[in-house]
Amino acid sequence: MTVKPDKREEIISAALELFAEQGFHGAPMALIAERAGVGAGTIYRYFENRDVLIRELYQELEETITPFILEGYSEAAPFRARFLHLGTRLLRFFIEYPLRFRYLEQFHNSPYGIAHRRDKMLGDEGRCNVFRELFDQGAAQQVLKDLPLAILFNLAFGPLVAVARDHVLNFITLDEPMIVKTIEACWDAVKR
Amino acid sequence: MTVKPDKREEIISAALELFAEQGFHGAPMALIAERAGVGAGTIYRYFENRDVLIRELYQELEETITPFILEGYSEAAPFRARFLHLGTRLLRFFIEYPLRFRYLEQFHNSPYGIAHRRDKMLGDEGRCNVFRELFDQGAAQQVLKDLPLAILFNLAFGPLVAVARDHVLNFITLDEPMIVKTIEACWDAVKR
DNA sequence: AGTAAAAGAATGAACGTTCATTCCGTTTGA
DNA sequence: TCAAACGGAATGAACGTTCATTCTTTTACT
Repeated sequence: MTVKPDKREEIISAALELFAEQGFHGAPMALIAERAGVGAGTIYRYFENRDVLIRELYQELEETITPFILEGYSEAAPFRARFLHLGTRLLRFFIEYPLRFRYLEQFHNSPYGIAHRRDKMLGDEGRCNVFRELFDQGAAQQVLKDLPLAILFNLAFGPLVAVARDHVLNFITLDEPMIVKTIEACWDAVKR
Repeated sequence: MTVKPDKREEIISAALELFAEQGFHGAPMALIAERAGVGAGTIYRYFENRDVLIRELYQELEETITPFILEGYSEAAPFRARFLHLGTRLLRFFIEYPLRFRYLEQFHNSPYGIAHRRDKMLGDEGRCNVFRELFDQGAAQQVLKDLPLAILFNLAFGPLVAVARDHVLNFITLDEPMIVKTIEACWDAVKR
């Protein structure tokens, strides 16, 4: 017998592909099952229902981001350098894992994402503590513009996500220098 | 007899509300009909099918934007002033017409929007000629960073849309000075 | 003007399809 | 041999669309 073909993993991965490529609409459970090489009923042994599958997939993806962007990160580096590091890493993550990026996008622009966002806001401490910490510190040191945190976030991440989307959809092609220049431009937007 | 209650208009407006508030998912034709005060079959006298309704609604909304942001616009003003004018007007449009904004968002983040975008790209001249012209000119005069047009667009509009979304979803509250500061920050991102 | 006929608009019940979920017979592994 | 895991047909709910029928407006005729 070959290595156990972990069914849960197969399902997650099939769901990621299909949701990312076709949207939530274009990915009925039967198709996910087929792509995962699994009976339709089997999915329900691992996920209570469709919604749970969608949300658990989101959780798993979100958790892969932080370790990725933190690679090579130094708390000791100057503020600007840290900003640029996290920004470029994040953009590279999106580009390197286009399916995950597309999925995260789908999720965020859906009732799931909005509910999720609202919950996160209420539980005052947002996730992505890395960014949160960085921005808090930047505000304290007055290296960032005097704007609400939420707006600073959007100034930094809005373009980043937009650019990643255009790249992933093949509307533009980002190379390494362009990534850096883009993040530097984001820095110009937030720096005082 | 009261004024004729133009059915097409009723349908368009009910569809806008429902799609904006509930997403494409949460707005079955029967509900749109009910909200419009119209029989289910009547919708099909005005729109060939659901897809056509969704696309025609988009067209109508898109066409209301340009006149709005052009109000008070002077071709003669300095470049930076023109950028700030268009940016703040656009952000104000989103805030003033939250349903339209939500709908446009839904549309863009759906297969409709992506197809639409691709078409626009192929027909090389993008819409929003106002912005296109401005940015072309800015690139020529070297007041903008040396980056592809598409990236400059995203640097300017990415945060704008993100901030509008957060406002419309009540995650933040934008007042007039904050709008201006936000657009000025976008300017810092694109200016050379 | 008044009325009958024709045209056009509107309706909503019914249809066919799609899809998430369930159910039950079969397989697998201990 | 038994229980857990699995598969996929069956089920029922939801939905877009159709169409026979009803209601409203316009036209034609005396």
